[in-house]
Amino acid sequence: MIEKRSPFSRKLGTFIDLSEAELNILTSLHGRRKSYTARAEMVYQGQLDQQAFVLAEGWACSYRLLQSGERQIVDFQIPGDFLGLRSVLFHLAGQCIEPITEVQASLFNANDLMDVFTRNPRLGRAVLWAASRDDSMVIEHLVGMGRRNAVERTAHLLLELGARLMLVGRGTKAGYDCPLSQYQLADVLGLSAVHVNRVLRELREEKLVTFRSGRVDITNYDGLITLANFDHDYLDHYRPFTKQAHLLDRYTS
Amino acid sequence: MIEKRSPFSRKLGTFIDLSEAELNILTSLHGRRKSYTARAEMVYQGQLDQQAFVLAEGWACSYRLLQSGERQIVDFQIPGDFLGLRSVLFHLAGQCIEPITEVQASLFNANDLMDVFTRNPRLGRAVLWAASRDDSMVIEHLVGMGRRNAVERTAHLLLELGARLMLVGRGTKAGYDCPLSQYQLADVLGLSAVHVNRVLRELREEKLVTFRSGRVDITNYDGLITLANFDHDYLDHYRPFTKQAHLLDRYTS
DNA sequence: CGGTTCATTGAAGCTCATCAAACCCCGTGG
DNA sequence: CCACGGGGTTTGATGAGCTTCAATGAACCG
Repeated sequence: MIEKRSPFSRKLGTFIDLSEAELNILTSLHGRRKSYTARAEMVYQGQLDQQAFVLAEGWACSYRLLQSGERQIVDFQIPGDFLGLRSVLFHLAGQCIEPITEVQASLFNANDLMDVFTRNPRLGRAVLWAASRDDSMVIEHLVGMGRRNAVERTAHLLLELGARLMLVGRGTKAGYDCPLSQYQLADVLGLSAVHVNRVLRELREEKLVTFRSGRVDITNYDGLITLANFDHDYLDHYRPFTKQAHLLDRYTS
Repeated sequence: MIEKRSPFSRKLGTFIDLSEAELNILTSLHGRRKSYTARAEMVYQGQLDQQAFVLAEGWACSYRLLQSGERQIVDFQIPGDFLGLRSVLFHLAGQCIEPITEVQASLFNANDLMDVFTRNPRLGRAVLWAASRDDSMVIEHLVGMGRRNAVERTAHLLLELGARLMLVGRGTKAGYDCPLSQYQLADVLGLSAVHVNRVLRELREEKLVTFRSGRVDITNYDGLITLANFDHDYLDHYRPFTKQAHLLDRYTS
């Protein structure tokens, strides 16, 4: 029952209606908890057969390294998010994962997780579906990188993080706690840290959003949405097993 | 048996060793063939319950549109690639798909495809695994967009396309046929078409690669690899069900 | 042929990176 | 207590990389 309040089930619960039994299965998948201090490497690029986690507390990031030593952060992970899910499915880490704050994570048993797909297809699909939201975010980052300028891109990221945090009860339209440094923002946005700083100043002076000392304060939510051309759809998707059920008739009949 | 030579099974065959029975299952999934002329829209953004295809002949691209009307191409699809696989799994198209040339595609029955995951987990995982290579490519594009300059990025793309085409027998280290326009290159690289043109000229003048009239001729393969910092790993992965089997002992025991 | 699409090149200017320096906060140790 | 050092933030100056606008040519097609 306590699990019902965890960020993970809270997040899945917004996607599909989970039965008591299904919640129990999810809970049974959880192995022991692990803690990581900030900066300790959790998964390294190319590592085989590593663990999958669900983030219970703290922030992490996944990134790829270039030979040049530069890195590109692919995404941040917040409470309720999977870490290294793809790695368990495919036995290869395409990315490194590193905690940003101190992190608490529940270990997932790889075998059990694979079995879910066979024994409980509905739940398996739900998990896949959560993974697909992650994909959708990566694609949106790609779009932003290619077609949005620094200000739009930064605004978009701050809005996306806000929306994700709201899902798990860690933020509101007015703002949220955010442990990122400007260097980390630079690494995800594909900008230099210096330019990130100027962009943040601009957003502050335009009275849209203030990023400062571990806190994001959204001064003008609608203005920010407009500036970033933020479209919620890529995060929401439609919910295949609840409201949209009538659209699935042809598949289930 | 003819199927064994199709780009699709050829590609999957490099990933896992397919048994006769498994090949037959794959074949049975194929529905009727469809043809599309260049530029006809196959899947539009936000469309529900659309079809999944395997590309048999021709090139296509998947992209997202911005409100501004600009578009960002996420990836190109070549023979053997899935089109809209995720859409069937999750009942939502996150992207549009459009043929670049005239296209022949085999329709996949959505129900059957879903059932594969339950009835033949090994094959289901193989399909997922192919999907994960697509993810890996998207992430690599993201990295390139954030951290590589125009010349490196262009060289990298040309090498990636070459590697993918070689897999299905449509290219060699010396080059391949490529129906893309410079505008389409611009849309995937996040550049202006004008700049793409200058970059291609530079690559030609450096005697690395020539992109001209539907053909990519690679003059200096190794030089191109070095310039682009091209690392094959993100395409190859490791092959979980063949050579790397010993690494999976702990999962299968 | 005139129309359309793609390729090519030049010129001008904006966005962003790079280099450099200072500052602030905070913790550490003399 | 203050000096010191280190990570993160802030600001200015300069210039590279890319976009945009504009014009021309080349290939194709009804």
